[in-house]
Amino acid sequence: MSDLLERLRERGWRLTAQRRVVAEVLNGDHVHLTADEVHARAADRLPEISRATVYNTLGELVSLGEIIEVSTDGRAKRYDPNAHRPHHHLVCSRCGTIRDVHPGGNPLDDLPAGERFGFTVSDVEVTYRGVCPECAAA
Amino acid sequence: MSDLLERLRERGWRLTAQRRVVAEVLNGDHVHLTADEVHARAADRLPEISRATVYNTLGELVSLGEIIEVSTDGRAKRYDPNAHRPHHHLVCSRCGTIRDVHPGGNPLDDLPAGERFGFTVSDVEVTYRGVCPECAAA
DNA sequence: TCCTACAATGGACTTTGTCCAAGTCAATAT
DNA sequence: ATATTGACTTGGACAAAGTCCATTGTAGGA
Ligand SMILES: [Mn+2]
Ligand SMILES: [Mn+2]
Ligand SMILES: [Zn+2]
Ligand SMILES: [Zn+2]
Repeated sequence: MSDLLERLRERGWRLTAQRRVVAEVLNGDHVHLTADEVHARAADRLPEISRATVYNTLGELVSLGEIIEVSTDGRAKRYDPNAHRPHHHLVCSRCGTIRDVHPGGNPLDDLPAGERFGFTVSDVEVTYRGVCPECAAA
Repeated sequence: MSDLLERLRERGWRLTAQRRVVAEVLNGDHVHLTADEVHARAADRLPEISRATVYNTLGELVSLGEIIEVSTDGRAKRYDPNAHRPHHHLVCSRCGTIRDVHPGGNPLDDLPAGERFGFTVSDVEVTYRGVCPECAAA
């Protein structure tokens, strides 16, 4: 959504050149970039931007609920700008490609009270794993 | 299950003192330890065991399908000896406590073909998040 | 234009994990 | 019981991902 910057301004977010380029890099709903990938793309537009600033900015956007942190591979976390429509992920075990998926049903309904151990369960994260068509062909 | 060592021997696994203590530490189905936690507990019994050996051994046990790697927090991976009964995890967002859960239904059934993008989907991992009773009380 | 609270910087530091050359040892054969 | 040997272990160097902080810069209001 290109009104991300708009929303941030409305929230009183101090708008700097660095924050602007990070937000621009994250524009588009179908990217799942690591912090270093965000930094690299941001540095194309603003070469002097630091890694620390990218980490800070990503952390703030997560706190604001504008992006979501996903860790599908136990390595670097990825940052997902598709925070508006709830969804899950389908990951290729070979190449790591990530796709957004919107399964039917609500997995929360599958967790009976007896299996909740007194937790107040608020969220569920589902990761489907498999092999993508490209990797299957190769 | 305490026949882990038994099964490993049957598979022709070369049994060393180091591998034995790692397997013993992982004994019991309800632990979800990080590699460093495994190392610390193993070192209680065998002080000279090295980090590299713990990592090697955990990696082998994962390959053998005797334990499962889980990364619920995007930080250190945890090693789960409950590889026999398929299950998912319920994680406290405050303290990180992890519980095994066995939800009803199969989430794979909730992912229609139109949402599979040509992937051959073989596995699904579900993480429920919430607040545990202890953290809620505090 | 000036001020100042907030933001950016870069480098040190931490955590988590991998890799390797050299030494050690479990299991087998004699 | 001993020798043999390929597999295992070790410690330390290295790497990737992320955090922290003192210093410097600046966005936005007065
Ligand atoms: Mn996504
Ligand atoms: Mn478990
Ligand atoms: Zn693939
Ligand atoms: Zn808790």
